[in-house]
Amino acid sequence: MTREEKLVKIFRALGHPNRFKLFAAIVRAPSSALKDDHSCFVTGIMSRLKIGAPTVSHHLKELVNADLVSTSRDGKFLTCKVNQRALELAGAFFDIDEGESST
Amino acid sequence: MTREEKLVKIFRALGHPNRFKLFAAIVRAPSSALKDDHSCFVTGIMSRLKIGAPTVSHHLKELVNADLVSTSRDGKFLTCKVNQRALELAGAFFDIDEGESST
DNA sequence: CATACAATTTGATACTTATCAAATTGTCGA
DNA sequence: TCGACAATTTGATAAGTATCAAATTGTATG
Repeated sequence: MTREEKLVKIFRALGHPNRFKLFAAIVRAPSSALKDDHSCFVTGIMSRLKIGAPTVSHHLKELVNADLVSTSRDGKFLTCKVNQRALELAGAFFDIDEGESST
Repeated sequence: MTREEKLVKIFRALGHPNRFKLFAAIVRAPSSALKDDHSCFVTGIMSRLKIGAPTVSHHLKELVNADLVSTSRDGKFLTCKVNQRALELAGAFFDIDEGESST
């Protein structure tokens, strides 16, 4: 998969309000907190975003597919981790030389 | 419009292959070159991306709507300029502290 | 003014996808 | 093993959107 394809996938994944919120929640939450909250995980997100479990599951899969997060089972629950590499890839895309297209 | 809404719009705009390519073309091309190319503009992009003028127009509007680029007429043609502010906003989103969600 | 050409708008169509309800799978503890 | 609960899959539907052809608008130039 080309760099371009990866970027498009990442952006498409983040280009939906609920998926963005889901991702933001994963970024913010220290994985430990997720458990203490007993908002761990699809269930917890569900109530906050007001969408059903299947939808959360689906969105989560998109985030994983875009390689933005990775998941692992922890008993009955899921643990999500942000993929730093994807952040770097996406971040780098926006580091564009100022002079390149202005004036 | 909240920061979050702006970001979602930006990402959605870039989350489509043709729109991504369109944006990339605008970023790359010094506005002058666009003219020398006589690939200036919707027409020129059209042939490169192999999509019709109405579609380019539509995608361009999305980029403008996401505040990623701004356009201005130059005679019969359009000139597109990347909006640096949007790049900064989006770039900042990916600057996330490493320790925040790992281990 | 009339012609040519660039861009946009409109209207229609096909494709994609967000969402949910219902059924299923996986995991733990009694 | 059974009951409870978390997550996923499936199937259906509704909402959104990418695309084009045809018609329209805007601009320069003969």
